[in-house]
Amino acid sequence: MAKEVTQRSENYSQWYNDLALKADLAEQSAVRGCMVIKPYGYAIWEKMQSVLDGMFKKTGVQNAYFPLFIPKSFFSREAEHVAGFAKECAVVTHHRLKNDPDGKGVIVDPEAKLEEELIVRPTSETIIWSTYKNWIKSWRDLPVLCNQWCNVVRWEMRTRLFLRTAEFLWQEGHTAHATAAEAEAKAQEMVQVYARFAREVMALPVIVGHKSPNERFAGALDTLTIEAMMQDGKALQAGTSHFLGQNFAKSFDVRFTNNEGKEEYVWATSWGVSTRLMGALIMAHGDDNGLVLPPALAPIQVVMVPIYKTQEEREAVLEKMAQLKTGLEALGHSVKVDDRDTLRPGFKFAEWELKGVPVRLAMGARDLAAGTVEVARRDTLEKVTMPLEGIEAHISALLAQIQQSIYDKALAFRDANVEKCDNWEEFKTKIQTGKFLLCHWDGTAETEQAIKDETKATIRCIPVDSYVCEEEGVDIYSGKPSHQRVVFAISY
RNA sequence: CGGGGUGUGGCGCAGUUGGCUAGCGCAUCUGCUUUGGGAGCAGAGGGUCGUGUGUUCGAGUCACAUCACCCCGACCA
Repeated sequence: MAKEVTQRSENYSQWYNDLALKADLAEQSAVRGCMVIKPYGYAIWEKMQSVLDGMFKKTGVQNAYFPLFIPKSFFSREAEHVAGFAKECAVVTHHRLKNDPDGKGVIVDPEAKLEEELIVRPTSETIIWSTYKNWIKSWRDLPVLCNQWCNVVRWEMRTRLFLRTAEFLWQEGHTAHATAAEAEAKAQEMVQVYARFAREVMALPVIVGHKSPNERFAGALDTLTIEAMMQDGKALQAGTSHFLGQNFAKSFDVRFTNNEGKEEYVWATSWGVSTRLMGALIMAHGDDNGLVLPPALAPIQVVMVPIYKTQEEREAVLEKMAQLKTGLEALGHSVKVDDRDTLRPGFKFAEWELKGVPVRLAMGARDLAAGTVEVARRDTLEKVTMPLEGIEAHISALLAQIQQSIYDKALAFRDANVEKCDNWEEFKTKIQTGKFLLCHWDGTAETEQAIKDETKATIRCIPVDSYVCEEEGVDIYSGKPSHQRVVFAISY
């Protein structure tokens, strides 16, 4: 079942890619590095969006929308931030096409050159902060808590479905606060929102922690992250929340008058998750039969497959299923009756498994006579024939159980692959086998870089909730004193 | 941009040292039988071999050029 997914190999990449395609989530588009998210994949993303959006709103955040295009000059203001982004951007230079004078087709009209180039947003800090400048005058205007759901473009050299595409969908929250403490608290709060979403909705165990200065977001004073382990043991950064200090406020001159009449720069945070979460979902839970969706995110939670030989049987089974569907929907579940007449049951079983539907019900003449139904769960592939009596409540409970069970399985897998390591030679070997290693680190960028150069492993985070390990020791590489262990892993 | 690889029906591939009408699997279409784990049989349709030039009696096969895509690096949610 869990295939050779424990080994990091080209096979795993292949498995991942095939699954994303076969489960009908997405496909490569005609444009290099871009992706088409197909209806089934998008339905899962929509579900993620709606749950996250609800969680954001409970923290007082509101949605807004800022432009796709950002004048080039805006990027000149925040040097450090720009150093981290400016390189791989799409740039708009013209605003008109015209017919090719000597041929068919169209060309860019050279007359229509823009005076100032526009950058397709790789992230929206610059345009948002130049807008916030106008919104914020007084301490009474604070905090400003906005989020936007949008697409961004980063002209990546190498791309992978969902994990890294040239254009991707995400949400980015940007907040402005009167004090450093308040902004820091917001950054903490939002990373915890992400952690809760990952654990409770995606059934994805994550480690919450700080990024090392090297791995921080360009322009941030502190970056908080949730790090997840995929089934090949590699780490995936699933979400980040940044405390930006006053860097952006100073660059974009966003000042306010405090309640003592003094002018100050505001304090900022930003935080985001992207369609990369879709990749996490596939790689954390999928198996050889396909996708395994946690019920909380499944567009279809229960699928029913009728089995019949004659038209009379078909109608009888479908009628029973329609009743069952109504009952389940009354309990708030999404249900599909697969009444396609041209496909055989075995084909449908395989197809819905591939798509990760948590619960499958099969019913045929035999069941009709006996008053039973076959209940199959996707996560364990178990099948049980049960009486129809009270089946709705049972399925409700089963869905909750599956949600928990998927999380527990992923958690057990991760815990089995996190180890303390104090020996450099051992580190070099073990890190390649797909482990998270808890190691002492002397806190210097030099050591971190040296380890990365030798092994490709990076500090995923300095944990703050699980795996916190504050103890004295010596750095695994440099031998210098260290006060805590950090998480090392090879990452996506 | 550096290193490696691949381009042959919709998809995945085979095609030997150049040789005759370019094959196979999946998918598609038709018919019959099937239907509790991706159906079976019979039949049918569909490709000029990425592109260009050259070598040759003859090129999918050889040479040169070119384009596209993929993988490994640099970049990254």
